[in-house]
Amino acid sequence: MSEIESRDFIRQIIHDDLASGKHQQVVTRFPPEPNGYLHIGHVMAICLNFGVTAETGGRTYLRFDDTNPGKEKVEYVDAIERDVRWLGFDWQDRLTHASDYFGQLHKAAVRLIEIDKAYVDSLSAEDTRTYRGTLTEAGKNSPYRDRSVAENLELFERMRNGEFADGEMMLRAKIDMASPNMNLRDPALYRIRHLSHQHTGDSWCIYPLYDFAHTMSDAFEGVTHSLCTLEFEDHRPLYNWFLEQLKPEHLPRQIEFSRLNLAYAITSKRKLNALVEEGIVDGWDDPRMPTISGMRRRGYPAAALLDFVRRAGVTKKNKLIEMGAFENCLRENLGEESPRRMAVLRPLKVVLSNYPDDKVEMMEAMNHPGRPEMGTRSLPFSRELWIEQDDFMEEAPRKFFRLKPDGEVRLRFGYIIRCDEVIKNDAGDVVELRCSYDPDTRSGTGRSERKVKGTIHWVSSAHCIDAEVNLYDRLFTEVNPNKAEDFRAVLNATSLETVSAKLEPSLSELSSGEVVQFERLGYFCPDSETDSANKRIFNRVVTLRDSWAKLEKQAMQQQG
RNA sequence: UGGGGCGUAGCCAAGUGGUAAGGCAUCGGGUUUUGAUCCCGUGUACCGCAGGUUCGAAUCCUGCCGCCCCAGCCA
Repeated sequence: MSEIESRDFIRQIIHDDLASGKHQQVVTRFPPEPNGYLHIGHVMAICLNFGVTAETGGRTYLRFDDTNPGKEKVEYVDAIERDVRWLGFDWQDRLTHASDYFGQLHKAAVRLIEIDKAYVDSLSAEDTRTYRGTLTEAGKNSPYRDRSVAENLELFERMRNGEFADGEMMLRAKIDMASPNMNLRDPALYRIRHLSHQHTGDSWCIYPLYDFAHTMSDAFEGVTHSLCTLEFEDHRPLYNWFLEQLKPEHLPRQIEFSRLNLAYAITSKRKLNALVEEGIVDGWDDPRMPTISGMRRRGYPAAALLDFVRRAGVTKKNKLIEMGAFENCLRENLGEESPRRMAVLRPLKVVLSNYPDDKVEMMEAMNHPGRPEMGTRSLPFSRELWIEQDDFMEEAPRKFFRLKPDGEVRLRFGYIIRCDEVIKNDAGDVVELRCSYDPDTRSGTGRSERKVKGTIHWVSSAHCIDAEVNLYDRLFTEVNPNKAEDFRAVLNATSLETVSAKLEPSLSELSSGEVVQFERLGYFCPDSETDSANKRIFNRVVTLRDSWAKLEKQAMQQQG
């Protein structure tokens, strides 16, 4: 199978490099900046980097790209490690930081000065910008560009010693201010930041910038294939320039692939951070967030995420993947793995007028219709029950085969009941149904061949437990909120609805981290943050596919 | 109007000169005590457009169009 399966273009390159003997072993790295939490887009990068080495017997580094102390925090470092591990990847002893190489990076920078390929500039930030030119006009050389090597060496040393204020000096590569590629117009290599760093403390007051630090870190670690996203494509000439000038022992190759965008979701750390900071969501791990920690709390299985990115593929085309594709992976995984349970989200009282007041029967229920080895459990059945409000309609359309006045329906794992009377309150709302049950139709007895079209779920009001259930929906109303002028304007006002539900008794024992299917409703799990023994709080992971809802929607649209 | 990318069905995606895989979605149908699952079946994709090379092109060449990225001492 895997021999027939086609490789994506990156795996093809790697395969060729191994086959040709260019490399004996593949080395990759996943290099997040610890300035936020990882999201669904990162899952793809993680799977790719760790995946190609797992497949070929190579090694992968988890390297924190921590070159900007102003934005990075240990909180993020910890979250990133937790998330990568949760996805199932193991970096073993290869946990590194760009900051581990600050010493070597400094030496490399000195080397660049020595070969006259870098200089200390004294231009202000503003002047640097004007000197850079525009997309269509060449930039011009800084007046400090021709300082002597000796002077540059001395100035750089003084930068390092903290003799200058932030922004007063910077080290720049000496390339070409007229290059059509902006990245080659004497990019900054080192800037002054009198800031303590989350990993190196106060050892440094000068910090290298991304292009320089990243390229050389790749080289230092012997990375063979440096996989990154498309926006770094025109950084590649600079990446290669560093390698040509400094001639490290190992020469990594940068290859770019496109980001994975999910419909109705945002994948920008800046915007995700704004959602958190502005209190629009509960935190980075809010179950509505497309962050790995949010998805974990929501109840998404790691295996489903992995499956999703695998199906999405690795290419260079910008993609915006439909929610449905993602939900399909979730349902496929959960449908197979999750035990079934009974729960009523919006309870409607049902009284079985011909059922003895004090009688309680135990009904045997399968834990998984497709997997008998998962066993059964007993559900208490009694005179007063809760059913779903949606499962009753006073004026039902033809194809509605749930409960309606004088209609019959099967109670899952129970009896067939008939609706005899509808009781309403003063406002006219249906508050109770008086029904009668058919004793010959008890589930599993086969005493009656009678069949009814519909089957609905229920719980016994005397035995069920109360719970709060969070029903989540997409956070945004636009397919691509990344494009919106202001993402705050396209927030879905009803992305969270909390209901008071009734659960079958066995659910009092469900432990955190377990996902079950509430029959006919969807997949649910205890919320890892707020659920407690005293008060059960569940999250809805994803609904079941619902062809009835689809029919209703179509009918609505036809009516206008 | 500088540079770098990308363009195969609604969304992903194979295909690397020999006459368009697959997945998701859609739409039919079957099974079903979850309107779930499962099982069958279902797509004229003018392979962005226009020329050209070739016996033959999604694949090669030329021109055009559309979309994305780049002017942080962010990554």
